[in-house]
Amino acid sequence: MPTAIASVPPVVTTVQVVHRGLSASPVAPVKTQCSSCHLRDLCLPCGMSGSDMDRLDTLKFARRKVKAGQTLYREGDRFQFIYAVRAGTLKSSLMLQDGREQVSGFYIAGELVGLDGVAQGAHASATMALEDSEICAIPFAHLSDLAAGASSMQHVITRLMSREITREHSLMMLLGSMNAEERLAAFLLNLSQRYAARGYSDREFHLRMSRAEIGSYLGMKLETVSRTFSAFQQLGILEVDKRHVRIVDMEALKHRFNVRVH
Amino acid sequence: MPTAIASVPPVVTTVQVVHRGLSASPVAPVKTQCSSCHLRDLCLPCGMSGSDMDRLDTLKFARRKVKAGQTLYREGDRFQFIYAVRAGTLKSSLMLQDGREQVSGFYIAGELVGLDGVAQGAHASATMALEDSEICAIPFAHLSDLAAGASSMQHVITRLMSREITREHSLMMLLGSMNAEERLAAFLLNLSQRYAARGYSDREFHLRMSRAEIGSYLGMKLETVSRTFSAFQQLGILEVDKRHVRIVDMEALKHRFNVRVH
DNA sequence: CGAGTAGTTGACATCTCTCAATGCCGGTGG
DNA sequence: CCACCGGCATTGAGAGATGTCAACTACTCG
Repeated sequence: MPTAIASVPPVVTTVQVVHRGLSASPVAPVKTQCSSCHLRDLCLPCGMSGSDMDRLDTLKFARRKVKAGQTLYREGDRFQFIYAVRAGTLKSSLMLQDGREQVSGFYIAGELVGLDGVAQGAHASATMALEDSEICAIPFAHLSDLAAGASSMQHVITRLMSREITREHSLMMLLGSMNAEERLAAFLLNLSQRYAARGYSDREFHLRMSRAEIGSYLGMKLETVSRTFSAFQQLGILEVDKRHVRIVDMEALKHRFNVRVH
Repeated sequence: MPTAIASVPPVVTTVQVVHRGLSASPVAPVKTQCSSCHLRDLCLPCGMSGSDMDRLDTLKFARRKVKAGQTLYREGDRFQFIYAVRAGTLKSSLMLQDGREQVSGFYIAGELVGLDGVAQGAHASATMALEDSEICAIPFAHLSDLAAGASSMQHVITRLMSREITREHSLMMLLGSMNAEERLAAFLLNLSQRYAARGYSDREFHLRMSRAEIGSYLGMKLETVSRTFSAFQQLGILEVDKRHVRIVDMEALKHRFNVRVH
């Protein structure tokens, strides 16, 4: 529940500060560098060479905990950081004048948020934690500077942005030409794959977002989301209990998504 | 009408080759460099410093004519170029297995197409000319190399990609939470602004795309597009004659777009 | 001149939305 | 400890918007 609505300004410190108490330890320094992060193959460093990785390790950035309901940034906030999710779940959304909200994405561990701010120097969307989460706030200017000296590293950044573009492509496809069942199937299959890539079950998971948020993301009302969940359960494709979902018949789910039933 | 369905492989030549017949001219060389292009303030060089512009002028790229219905690239084609529209109109689209098409964008003079290919090294969408057009095929690898030496120039590229992300954000908003009238109003206002930025009338223009293509882009059927045009005409907001559109009441159109009527 | 394409319009079907009632759960305070 | 409240989810009934199918016109191209 979003109790704390206030936007929390990023605390710009180095990782050393976060681990102040241990800095005098005689053994290896506390590892909060990208190269030793367990998410390195999914996150920012994905696809980087060893030398790029070394470069990246010189980058100082803050780790932050974000409580459920807290915002990372809002529409119009100055763009300074991109955020890597270490743990938890976040959502990004856009607002229309009249208050209608459109969720533009959900982000889990190893994914990057905030790239939309580059164009205008200000964020075009708002991002909020759906559960207690932890993020790395990476100063984009520093990252750019680093990349300026290594074209291969620059390429990684470019690819990250392009990936965001293709991600949105799929969502447009979904919003533009699918019915409710196809939308929900696409959503669940996408989540399933992302969990699988992180070593979690691809068949059973806990949704961190409400029916209303799923609906906003998929361009339908919460009641329609709920009904579609029920329909899938009726058909023996899913077992649903509130936010807990088990995919019983993966093939059938994929079939819903791929083929125009009607 | 898309008669020529065959994909035309990019002709990789330098601008000199294109103007072969004039290369011996004693006067100034034929200007096909970005710095002297009449679209420079809208297109790739937008926001570049003088020195970046000089750099950019060393880039060799081909100009190509594309006939109506010809494709520039298709889904899955190897990513080599980004394309700057010099004249005419293009559309990009995605395909679902069952043949459903989702138009993901329309592009006019000064706009860039093809950035979606960076992530995978292959294009995620297909792009086709809606009328006889002319484009610059810019080798992305060369452009990256150029930018590697100048961080300000790198920043321009990054910004272009981010702009594409925010563009798609708006489309998602549209597809996810607007009704037919709001969608068409948003579409026309967007076109109007883009024409205005190019020195054309913002009130009267000729649509280069069919009702079906507009519908696909906006996530509705062609009949609904047609009916919505008629409705706007009834209301005295537009005058429509096939593809010729005149905006009679700009304020009313903006009102449709901004406010939830219902 | 005939065929084909694009656009408009009507009648009807269908899907999703809207509104409303209900149940469930967790947190809070008497 | 339990009653109450608020938020979330489910479900039903009916309304409304958009999709579907079909007919007709206008225009273009051989």
